[in-house]
Amino acid sequence: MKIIVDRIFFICNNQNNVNVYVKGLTIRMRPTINDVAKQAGVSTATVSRIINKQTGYTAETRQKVVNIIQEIGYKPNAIARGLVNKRTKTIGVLLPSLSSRLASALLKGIENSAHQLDYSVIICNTESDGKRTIEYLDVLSEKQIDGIIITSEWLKDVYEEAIEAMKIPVILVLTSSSHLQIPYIKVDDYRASYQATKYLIGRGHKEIGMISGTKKDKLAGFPRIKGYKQALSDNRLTISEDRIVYGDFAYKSGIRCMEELLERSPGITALFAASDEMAVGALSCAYKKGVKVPDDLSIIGYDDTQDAEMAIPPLTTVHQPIYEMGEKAVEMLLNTKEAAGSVVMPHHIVERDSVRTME
Amino acid sequence: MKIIVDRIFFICNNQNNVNVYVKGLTIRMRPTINDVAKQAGVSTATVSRIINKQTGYTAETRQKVVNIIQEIGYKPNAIARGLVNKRTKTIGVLLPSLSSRLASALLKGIENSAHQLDYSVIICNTESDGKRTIEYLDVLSEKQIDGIIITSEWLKDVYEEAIEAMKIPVILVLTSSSHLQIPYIKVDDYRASYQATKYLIGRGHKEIGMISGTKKDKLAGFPRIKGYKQALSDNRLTISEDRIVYGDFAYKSGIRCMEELLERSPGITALFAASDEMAVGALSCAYKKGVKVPDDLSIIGYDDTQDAEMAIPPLTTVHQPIYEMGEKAVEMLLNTKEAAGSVVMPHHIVERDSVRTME
DNA sequence: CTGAAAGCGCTTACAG
DNA sequence: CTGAAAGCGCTTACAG
Repeated sequence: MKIIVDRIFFICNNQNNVNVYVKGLTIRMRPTINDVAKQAGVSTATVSRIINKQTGYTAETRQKVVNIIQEIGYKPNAIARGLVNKRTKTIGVLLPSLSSRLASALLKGIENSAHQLDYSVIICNTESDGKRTIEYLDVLSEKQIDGIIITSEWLKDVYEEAIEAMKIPVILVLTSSSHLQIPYIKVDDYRASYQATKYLIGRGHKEIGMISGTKKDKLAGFPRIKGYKQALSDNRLTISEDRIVYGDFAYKSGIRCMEELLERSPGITALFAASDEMAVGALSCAYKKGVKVPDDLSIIGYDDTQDAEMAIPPLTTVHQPIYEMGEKAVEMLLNTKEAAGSVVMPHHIVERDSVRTME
Repeated sequence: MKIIVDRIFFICNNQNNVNVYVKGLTIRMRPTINDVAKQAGVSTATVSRIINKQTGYTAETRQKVVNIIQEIGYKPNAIARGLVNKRTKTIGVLLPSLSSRLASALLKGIENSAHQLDYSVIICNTESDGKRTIEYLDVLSEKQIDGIIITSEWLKDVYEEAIEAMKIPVILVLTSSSHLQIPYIKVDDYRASYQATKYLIGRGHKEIGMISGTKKDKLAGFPRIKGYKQALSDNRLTISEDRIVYGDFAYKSGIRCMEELLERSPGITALFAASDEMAVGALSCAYKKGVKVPDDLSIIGYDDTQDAEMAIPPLTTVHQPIYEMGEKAVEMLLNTKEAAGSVVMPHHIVERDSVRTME
């Protein structure tokens, strides 16, 4: 092949490989550390030291090298670097969904913290699918990432095996592990929902329903139901399975649950929803059926995502510090000084306009 | 097991998957292609061929090697592979925000499509910050990613320079470039907002306000204002700057804009908001002030994110195929067969309950 | 202060 | 069908 060009910037051979730099042509290969070294008349070792801000060179050589780097627009190849350093400055995040505001807030916290620490984050949307999750775990492992954050989802045994096999630091957020001692970050779901229910009781409500998440969910599901029931029984109020209805934390299931609840237990005056999204679904359903919130029915949510703020009426809810949990997860994951312990974050109730006080 | 060693370096080939290299402390290293080759009694070249499903080995050697791989739990190192292949099977996505449902939907489409094509995606939350954007561009470049998707944000000149310098395929989503010929995917913002306004006019509205995005925004801002004005003038309706108010596409600005509008132009009967989030902000404000939607005021949004569906009342809005745009962006980015051209996706109006017909 | 050389874990002509 | 060897672009003892 013959190419005729009008202006050649410079040509340099590294090993048996020729880089030609021409203006207006796309055959430009990226300059390597070799190119820099050759142009500067030093060894790659010296260039490397300078790039990595180590010691062992005069101010003069430094200047010379820095100039060349500027001139030819050299950027270190992180892949080559990663191969020798065995660190990729990249972490992976597993999320069961990308659609919820919960996921967004978490991701935002994670991404922000990672960026500050000079790490990149790879997202993996598992859709709660087992096969897909394992695929992601494999890919992340092969890509030699420095750590994994797994969020919101209960760890199946196969996941735990895979995690153990890959020997990579893992932090759990909004979930925890049964067999493995993996550090987690979450709130006390049992206490939080106990308090949410108690809040309703404190406002004079005696007939309280619940829109729960998945019943089998060992974290966001079961403990929240337990807290709700305990609060009821501690206050000698009726616990009825008829008043508990099961969704999947998402908006649409909130609508469906509300319909069911309105039909099965029309007597309730208040409602605890295990996620803001489901609470908003309940709100939509109530709006459609002409049930006024909070006049006819009080609703308290869970999470305090932006959904709660944006709801009409604005939703009283249990605040989880989601963004902060994301940030903290990264810090814990990347802190090599000390072994990470688990942390239970504080929660509190945010009062807005969806709960009324009964006379 | 107890090992006490100082600086001895020994290798123990467990029959299970682990080589134990000890040097003062215990580090478990992953098996490499070398370990596989040695155990199987073949060369690394052969193992490589087998892993990559090339030709050049007997069924017998294949079986032998595959067995060893299973046995010691070998997984190829994608970093080493990337170094020689010059492909990392990773793409980067730049988003100005991670908080909106628009961003979530886009990201979901991108991630899903990428996963299907066996690519990973690194997320970069620029927060519309120039310095931060350049940092991300640098990192992505150094990490040798195979392509970049830039979303929602107008490209500053410095970005374009950086992009051009890195010689990496780029696709734009919901935005486009002024100087460079970078392929983009978007809807026709001018026509879409023309139609949204015309929809309102068709419902009998004559006094129509607008909550716009950033005025200077050359894409989601200016063209949408232009479409709104053109529809008005084509129907001989009053255009008044008093009826246009400027937000930033986010919820809170929607509230603020609505307050302003209600004060400045109380006469309007309908409102076009340049994003669903701002429309929901307007809804919240209206709710607070006792303005009934759609009875007192009709509202049409833009985007058709889940916000529109979840709103009370459900929001009539302009549908952008956001998820699909994300998917398509990845396909275009990774399609090496043909040079990607830009594509303008179809939009349409989704009728819900926030617009009433005037008698 | 500086450079030659080995090595990170792969792939790929090339030769047999 | 198979392996020796070079090389991808770096970093890091080691020696001077």
